[in-house]
Amino acid sequence: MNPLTYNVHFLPVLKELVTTYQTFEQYSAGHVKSMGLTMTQFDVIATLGNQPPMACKELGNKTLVSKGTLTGVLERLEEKGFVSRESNPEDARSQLISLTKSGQKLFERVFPAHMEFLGKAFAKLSATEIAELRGSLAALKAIFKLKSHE
Amino acid sequence: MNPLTYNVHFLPVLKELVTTYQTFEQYSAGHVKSMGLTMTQFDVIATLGNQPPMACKELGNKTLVSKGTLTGVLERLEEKGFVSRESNPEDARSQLISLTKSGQKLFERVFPAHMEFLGKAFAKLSATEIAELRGSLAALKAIFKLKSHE
DNA sequence: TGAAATTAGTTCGTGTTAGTACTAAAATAG
DNA sequence: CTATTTTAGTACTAACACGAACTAATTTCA
Repeated sequence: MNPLTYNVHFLPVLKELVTTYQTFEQYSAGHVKSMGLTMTQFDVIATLGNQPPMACKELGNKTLVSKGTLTGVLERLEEKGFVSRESNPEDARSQLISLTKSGQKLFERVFPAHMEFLGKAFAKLSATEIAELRGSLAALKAIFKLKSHE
Repeated sequence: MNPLTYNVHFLPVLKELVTTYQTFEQYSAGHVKSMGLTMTQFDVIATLGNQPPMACKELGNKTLVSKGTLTGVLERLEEKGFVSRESNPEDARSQLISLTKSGQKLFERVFPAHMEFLGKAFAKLSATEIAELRGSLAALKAIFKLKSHE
């Protein structure tokens, strides 16, 4: 069958999804980088901020970063003195990660600044548009989660 | 000011954007990988397929892959015998990239298969939903492109 | 024409990502 | 209580990804 006979009406949406995501990433990462962090590092700092110490696994779940990646990210953040690890008295396999004083100061500096930065962009959208977007995206996500292709 | 006083009503949408994108990536990458390619490699093969030879720069623009990354990706695809580079007679700085016979066969095998795979997921959405999504995403992308934060 | 600025592609450094194999500790099943 | 299985995190590999510095070729322009 000729490839071009396929109905690819969905390709524009996919392209839009990808470019929208990338555009957001660039917008967000540019600001985060200007504060000396990568997006992943920011995610970790933001997740640890104002929270009790947590295990790697929990941190990984909340940030959507895999445990393998997390090892390296935490290594670099620890080197810079932003996070510390202590052994978990309740489970010798795991560690509890938390922000150091320096990490806490960093959090207080970059988190609200970044929220404000993002908020300025979203000021261009109405609450209705935001709600619609959320619903549309959830519907789109759902079609990739179902095993619809069997 | 306390960080928590910020209005972060937009965070759920952002999270939805990120998770939707990631879910799509996983869905798509899983299938592409089962055919022996990474997503980036598939992008390159798909872009070169049924097209006249093109320069690195054009390929980079169409695939949203930066030129630095492209060097390595093309290297690996050339090693595997899927693409070839010939010097551009019109501009000695650039090369013309094209699929080899083997690359063309690969394209014919994986491209329609992947379109069909994606199409099966999208069968769950109506044309109306798809159109709405496209519009919503475009609106979201726009707020990150405007220099709205100055 | 000839110097200066631009452009195409490579190289390099740092960091992220997925995946697999590995170690040690903990939970569980018999 | 011990053998099996599961779990937490690390080690390692391959492939991106981005940016900056670099080289060579081409334009631009004075």
